[in-house]
Amino acid sequence: MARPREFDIDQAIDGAMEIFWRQGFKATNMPYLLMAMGLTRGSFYKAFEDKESVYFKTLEHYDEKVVTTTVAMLEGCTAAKASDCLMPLFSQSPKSGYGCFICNAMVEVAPENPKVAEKTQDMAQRLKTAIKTVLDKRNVGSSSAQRADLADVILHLYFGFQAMGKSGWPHEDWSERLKRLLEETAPA
Amino acid sequence: MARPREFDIDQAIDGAMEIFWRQGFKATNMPYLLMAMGLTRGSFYKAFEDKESVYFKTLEHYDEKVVTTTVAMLEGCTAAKASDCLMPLFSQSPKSGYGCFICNAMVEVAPENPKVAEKTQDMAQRLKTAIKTVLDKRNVGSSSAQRADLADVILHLYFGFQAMGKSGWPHEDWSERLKRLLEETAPA
DNA sequence: CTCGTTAGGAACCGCTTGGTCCCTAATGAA
DNA sequence: TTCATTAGGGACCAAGCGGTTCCTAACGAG
Repeated sequence: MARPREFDIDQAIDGAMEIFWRQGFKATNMPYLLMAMGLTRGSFYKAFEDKESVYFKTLEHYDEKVVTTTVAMLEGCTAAKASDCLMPLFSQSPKSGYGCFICNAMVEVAPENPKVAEKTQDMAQRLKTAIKTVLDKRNVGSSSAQRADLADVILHLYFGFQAMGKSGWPHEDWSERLKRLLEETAPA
Repeated sequence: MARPREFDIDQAIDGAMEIFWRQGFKATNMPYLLMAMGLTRGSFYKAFEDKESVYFKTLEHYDEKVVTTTVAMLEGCTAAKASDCLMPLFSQSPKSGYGCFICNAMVEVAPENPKVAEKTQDMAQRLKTAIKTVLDKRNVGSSSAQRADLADVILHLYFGFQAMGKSGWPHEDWSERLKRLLEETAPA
């Protein structure tokens, strides 16, 4: 046929995700993006449509790589206490300082890009569902409706935690807070 | 002396705040900014240093105009239930869709601008203090430490609420959630 | 009225932006 | 070996960026 591609698409997207995640969409210009992806303009525009479409692909990549993993981690958690399963959401990740890509995308890009808005909401929804599963399995609270409500509250806390973290707001220890929220310890 | 200024500085900053708040820093270019402020390039650079310094001034303006008002509203609230005082934080404001300027700034600008990071944290801190005052006055929970913790949780919920709102995440009714959080109704 | 001073505003600046073009290199099928 | 096809990569592009310059207009002090 013809000359084969010299780079791995998935690996390039991974590099793009890294820099979009860290810097946001507008702050990442083509030179930076190309460097992060490890390719030159020619290869980029041969393989992809444009900067915006790659941004969306990085969201999908984040979904497959991070969200799916997190959901699996939550749903597969065997700890007795729900708070122990949910704590990882409130500790600094290895990518700490980046914040959460979903949160960044929601604030920076979603308002002017319906596809991104939909995608971020979809990912958030899946996280919420996973959180609810954690609560359901352990029979937290008194009803499914209450657990759904609680899952939504925890989801909002998570995004608040991520948003505030980007300004350097000091990370408290959230384990006690979660326990209290889930009524796993008697409120003193 | 000399020719007097034809526009009102504070009013111009107010227009700038409006557009920075709605669109963010990078997405707002000079033509848009000038239109929002109601002046031309010449007047702009006579009166202000540059785009970035005006952005910071809009943060200060937001502080004086919105944060201060909100803090006063919280601290002056006479309702018996804390949740009734805090509910306004979780309803759509007239500027709904803009999100919260502090949250936007934390996510978009703070990571690469220490002055902005500090300013946003300061405003968040003042909101937190006001929330704690609301809780203290009504003796929510069992200790000052617990109320401080709860105030921080509510603050995080608020930012999560604002961040997610920017993607169009549907606004639930938060009054019941707040009541539950503050243990104003017996957990069923 | 005169004149020094400052605001207003348009033209202009160098630079960066995202994206295209086009030539060359590398490949596999015939 | 030949050749059609596609990747790689640098040069190039128009448009937009934030910011400056400079001329004119409008004022107030004298």
